[in-house]
Amino acid sequence: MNQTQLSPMAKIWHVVALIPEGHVSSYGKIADLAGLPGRARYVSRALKMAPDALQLPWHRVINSQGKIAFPETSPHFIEQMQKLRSEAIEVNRGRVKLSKYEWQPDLATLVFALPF
DNA sequence: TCGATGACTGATG
DNA sequence: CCATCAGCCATCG
Repeated sequence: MNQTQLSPMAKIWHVVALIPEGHVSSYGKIADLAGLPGRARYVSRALKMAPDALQLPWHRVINSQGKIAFPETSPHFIEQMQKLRSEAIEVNRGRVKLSKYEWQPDLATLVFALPF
């Protein structure tokens, strides 16, 4: 159909929406999957701009070191940690064990789930 | 156009 | 494992 190109930001939202409950991914990885390599920082911006109505699982996105990106003192940090724990993800000092929780998307799933 | 900024990263010590 | 640092890149004033 004559669908104009999805904005880079929309692509990021689509990918984030696919992260399964109980799993996490990183800014850089989301950028890659969205076809925007090297734009990890843009992913953080896209999440900040995302409309609440989208109900994105933003809390499942952490940095490449497996840590929550917000400072430990911020309300955001607390909220993200609680949301992660609420889906059985262990978080210690803002850190998540990637070897145990990192999302491993398979190509087939992505190809059929993403509109681009 | 320039410099600062940030929910980032990978390399390095 | 932690801290630092240069590189990164869209956005903003």
